[in-house]
Amino acid sequence: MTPVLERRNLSDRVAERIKEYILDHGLKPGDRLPTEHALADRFGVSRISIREATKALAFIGIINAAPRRGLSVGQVNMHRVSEFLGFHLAINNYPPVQLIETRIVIETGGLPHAAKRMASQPELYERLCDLNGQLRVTKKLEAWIELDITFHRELLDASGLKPLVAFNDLLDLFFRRFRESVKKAEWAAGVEGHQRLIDALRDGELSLACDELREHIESHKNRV
Amino acid sequence: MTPVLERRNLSDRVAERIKEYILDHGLKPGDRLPTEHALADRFGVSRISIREATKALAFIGIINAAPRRGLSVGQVNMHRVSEFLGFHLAINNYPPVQLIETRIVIETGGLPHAAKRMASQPELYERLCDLNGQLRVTKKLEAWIELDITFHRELLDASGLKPLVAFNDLLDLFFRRFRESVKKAEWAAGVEGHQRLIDALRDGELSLACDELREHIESHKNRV
DNA sequence: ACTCCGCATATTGTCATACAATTAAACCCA
DNA sequence: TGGGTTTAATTGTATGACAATATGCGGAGT
Repeated sequence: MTPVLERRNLSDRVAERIKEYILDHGLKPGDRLPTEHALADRFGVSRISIREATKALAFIGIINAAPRRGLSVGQVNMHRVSEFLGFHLAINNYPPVQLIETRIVIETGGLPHAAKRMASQPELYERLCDLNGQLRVTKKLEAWIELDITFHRELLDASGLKPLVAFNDLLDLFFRRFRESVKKAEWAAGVEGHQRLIDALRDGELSLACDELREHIESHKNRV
Repeated sequence: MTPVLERRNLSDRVAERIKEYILDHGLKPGDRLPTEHALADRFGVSRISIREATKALAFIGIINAAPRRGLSVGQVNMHRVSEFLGFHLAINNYPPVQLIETRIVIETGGLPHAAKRMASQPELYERLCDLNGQLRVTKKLEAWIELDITFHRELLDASGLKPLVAFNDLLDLFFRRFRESVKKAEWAAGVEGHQRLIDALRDGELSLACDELREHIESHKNRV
C-alpha cells in the first residue's frame, strides 16, 4: 500500500510514521496503538522493522510496550532524556566549572518563582523543611546524597517551572560524583545552608536566598 | 558467558552495556565499536537484541551505524532530542507561560557571565552587533527568524556556559512557532531591544541588560 | 613502477519463521 | 454469581538467510 517511502533507514521512517499516527489520531498517553503485526501490515514492512522502530521510541518513553497489553502511548520520560544528554555531556567533557555555574543559574533562577508561590502556599515551605529535617538526621552517605538530590529537586519544583526541573535532573548526573566526595563536616554545613535558604525564601528575602544557594553550590568548586 | 543479567528488556540491558563499554574504553565520537556479531558474542545474546539496542541508541545519535563501516560513537544529536521533546510537548502541553519563564531564567542567567567575558573580549560585542545589523536589514520573515535565533544563541554562547546553550537549543524548538506570529512592527522593536541589550552589556550595566532581555522575551506572552 | 579499474568480502539492513513468556480475557463449574 | 482455570493474543527472543553496499585489496594495463 505505502508506495515505498524515501531512502533512509526503514525503521527510522517507520518511527516517523508511528509518531504521525499518534498525532493524527490525537492519542494521549495511555492510549493503545495497533499491535506490531497490524503496524507491519499497515506500513507494508516486516515485524523486525516495526520492532526496531518501537524499541527506539520506547527507549525514550514515547511509547510503552508490554506483553499481552500491546503498545501504548507513553509519557515522555524526562529522566530518560536526562540520561542521554548526560551521556552526551559525559563524553564531551564539559569543564566541571561550567557545570557548576550552569547549575547556579538554573537553581537560583527558580528562586524568584518559588518565593512567589511560597507566599501563597505555605505547604511548600513545610515540605522543604521536612526534607531538610530528614537530611539532618541521616547518617549514611548514600541515603544522604539521595535526600540532598530530592531536596534540590523539590526546591526547584516549588518554582512551578517544569522544564527547569527537567534541566536540573540532567545536571544532577554530574553532581552525583561530586557529592560522593563530601566530608562529614560539610554535611552539617550543607544542612544549615539549606535551612537558611528556605527560611530566607519564606521571609521573602530573595537576594539573601540567592546568595545562600549560590554559595552552597559553589562549595563543590573546591572538589574539582 | 554473562550469567543472565537481571530482568527487564534484554535490549535495554544491552543498550546499558554498550554505553558502559563506550565509557569504560574511553571512546570518543567517531571511534569504532565492535561489529554486531562481535557484540552478540560478547554479551551472549542474539543479534536481534543487539540490533534493537543499537537502533535505540542510534535513534538519538549516541552511536552511528553504516553498512560496511560498522558502528561508531556519535555525538548526541541535539536536533533529534529536540524533535522528541517537541513531540512530548505536543502530547503533554506544557503551559507556554512556563516555557517563556524558563527561557527568561536561562537567558538572563547567562548575562552576568557574558558581561564579564565581554569586558575582556570586545569581539563578542562586535559579533553580536554585526548580527543585529543583519537583523535590521532583513526583509523576509523566515530569514529574520533564523537570524534572531542565531542572535540569541550567540548571546548565550558569550556566557561561555555550553550546557546553558544546549538547554536553550531545546527551548528554541518551542519558540519557533511563537516567532512565526511576529508582526512587522515588532521586528523593529525587537532589533532596538537587542541593541539596547548588548550596549548595556558592553557598558557593564548588568541589571539594565537583564531587564531589557526579560522584557524582550516577555513580549511573546501576548501571543499565547 | 605506477595508476586505475574491478572484484571479493565484511558489515549492516531487512525479511520469514518459530517458539517462549506473560497476562488479560473468556469460560466453565460449583 | 463468584472464583479458579484455560485459552488465546501479544510482545520477547532466537536462528538463519539473503540483499545492498562500501571498503580495501589485488590484478591488469600502460
